[in-house]
Amino acid sequence: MNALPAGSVDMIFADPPYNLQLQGDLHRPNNSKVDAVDDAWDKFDDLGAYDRFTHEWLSAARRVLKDDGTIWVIGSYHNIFRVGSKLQDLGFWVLNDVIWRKTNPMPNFRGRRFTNAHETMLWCSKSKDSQNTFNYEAMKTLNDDLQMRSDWLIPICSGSERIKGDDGRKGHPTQKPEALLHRVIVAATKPGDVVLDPFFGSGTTGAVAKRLGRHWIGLERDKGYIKLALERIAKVQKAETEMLTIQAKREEPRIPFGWLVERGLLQPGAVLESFNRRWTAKVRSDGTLISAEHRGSIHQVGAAVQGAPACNGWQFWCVPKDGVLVPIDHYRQLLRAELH
Amino acid sequence: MNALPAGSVDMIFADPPYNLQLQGDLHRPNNSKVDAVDDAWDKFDDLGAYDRFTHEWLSAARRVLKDDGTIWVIGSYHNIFRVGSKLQDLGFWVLNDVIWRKTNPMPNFRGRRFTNAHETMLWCSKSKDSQNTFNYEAMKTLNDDLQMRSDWLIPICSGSERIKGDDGRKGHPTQKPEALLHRVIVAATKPGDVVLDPFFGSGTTGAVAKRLGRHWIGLERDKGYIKLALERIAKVQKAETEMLTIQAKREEPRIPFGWLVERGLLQPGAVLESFNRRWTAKVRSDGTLISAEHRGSIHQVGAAVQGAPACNGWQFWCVPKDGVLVPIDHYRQLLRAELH
DNA sequence: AGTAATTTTGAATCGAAAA
DNA sequence: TTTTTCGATTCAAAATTAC
Repeated sequence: MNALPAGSVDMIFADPPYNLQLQGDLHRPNNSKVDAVDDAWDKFDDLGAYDRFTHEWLSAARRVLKDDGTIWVIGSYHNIFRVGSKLQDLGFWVLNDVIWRKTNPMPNFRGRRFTNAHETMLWCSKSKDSQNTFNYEAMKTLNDDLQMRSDWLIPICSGSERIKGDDGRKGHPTQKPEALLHRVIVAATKPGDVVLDPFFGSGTTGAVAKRLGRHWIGLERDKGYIKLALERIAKVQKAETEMLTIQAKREEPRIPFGWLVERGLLQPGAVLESFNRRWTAKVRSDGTLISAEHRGSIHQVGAAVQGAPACNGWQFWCVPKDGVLVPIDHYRQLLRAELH
Repeated sequence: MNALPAGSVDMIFADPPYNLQLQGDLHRPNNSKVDAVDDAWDKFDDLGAYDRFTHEWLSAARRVLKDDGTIWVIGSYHNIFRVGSKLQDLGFWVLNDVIWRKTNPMPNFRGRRFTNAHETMLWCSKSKDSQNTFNYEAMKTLNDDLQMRSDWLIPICSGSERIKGDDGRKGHPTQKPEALLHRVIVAATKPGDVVLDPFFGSGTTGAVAKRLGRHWIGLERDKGYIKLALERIAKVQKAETEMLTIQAKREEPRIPFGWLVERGLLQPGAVLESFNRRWTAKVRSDGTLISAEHRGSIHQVGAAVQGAPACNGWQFWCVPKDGVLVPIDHYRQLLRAELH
């Protein structure tokens, strides 16, 4: 980080080692062994060593961050209090602590504590008086026209999104879900901004930044991780510029359409067709649509192209799939089931 | 706190000043003024002063806490990182960080941040190796037979629960909901335990502790708050004792397997089958099992035949009876009932 | 080939009593 | 104080195998 020019970065997303301090092995009730995070990079001699490490990288981060930039740091109860205190000590100003609530956390197999079902993110500006970016309207749109809260419900990264190594096993032990980074980046940056991730790992930050038309810088010392990340990001397509500019307001159903984009069920720039194939529209990153002549919510654009007073966009718009049209409501139901 | 005997308290619930550092007045969009927390007790000169205050009261708390007791501290992003770091520095061992998600938080009127919709609680034991109370089954029952997670959805305190002062205005600016304390106390204490709240305020901890049959100690320096709290607690009725006792499975008296043979519930030489019918073993007169290749306790042989690191023999081994497999745990329960 | 059942897995600080 | 034994304990979702 010290090789980068001072004040050159708009946003930092950092996922530092958590210093888990695991003791012995842990087995599930069915006797299978939990594949724990026991990598060398998560080992520190004691709290003091972790504090020094935190001080060093946060100081370096502060230097490269623009005065009006913001920093996000994610962690668990093992490390987040050390990080939070150090951020305050260095003069950062906490804007929010945001809770990532996991839909599918690992259970507590021994029944000795509450299921550890969340992680904490700290969002800070460089000082109390700096002017940070916050795309309030985009967040509100993404949350069914209600203010976005400080607790976010998002599944852990699994399935096809999880990067595999050459051996077919998980490529990185702590890969974060793209939906999480999507919301972070849409909330706190503008297209063209520079996003820095000093603990790049599997490159989730770079992949999402690229898709959303933000520049990215990733720092990583493990060559294996670098290779995986670069291959991954090479496959990502940047969404069209128009899809990335943010629009505001409007009514939407209980599952906001934007969530489908955020969760990767639909990509920014994806083309939707009306059920009768007469009209098409493209999906933008904030969950609005844009057609030849109109832009707005799925309902508004659906109504506008028909010249109708109203329209249920969930039934009107479809995804062309293998020659068949699948109503976007189908995806809403998938997500609704998932979020239960 | 220093007047209390050392090691005399089973649980501490602490709701210290948050050091909110509010700047000017805040108005809602309709121009009404938000009734902020601007009391003298929430004013500190700087972070250093807040840290010294935190160090002092946490040190005192540590002294009065039993070695196997636990402490809960609630806070927001303004202070929780200072508190969490200090807890760790003093040797406390974090068991969970629990998120209180508010169903009805105050909106962010300026639209500059995410709605601050949660507060954080830290639950710590006195050291890594201490044995704290956790009523796992009670929590699981309370959560529809799923493990209780670290994020709790509970409304803020309002309506008739909110204590009013003599002037009819709110009696205490940061009164916590009784539902929150209910879950904390049921989770981490037993009936008859002593609960200490060093920042008693409106006395929520005392009220809930009394109803749940726990003893309580409240420390408060504001005489107005003391008066309100005592009046409030006087109205509370302790629930019936039978409603408060919880019999956890792991606290039931132990029944050696040999007793089943001794009492004639199983005959020496009886053949047991594993629940999946893959293995068999014979019962010996001393209460050990013998299989084709292994001999030892029900647990040891169960583990050995599976090649597993451990096994609960009570659930693994069954008695074939009329074509059905009856777990030997059934006979243990019969004997347990008989022994009363 | 399609559906149902089974197995696998995820940032985890995950015992206590008796000998 | 240390070692051995007892025996309690999991949820959601994807991947794999069985039917």
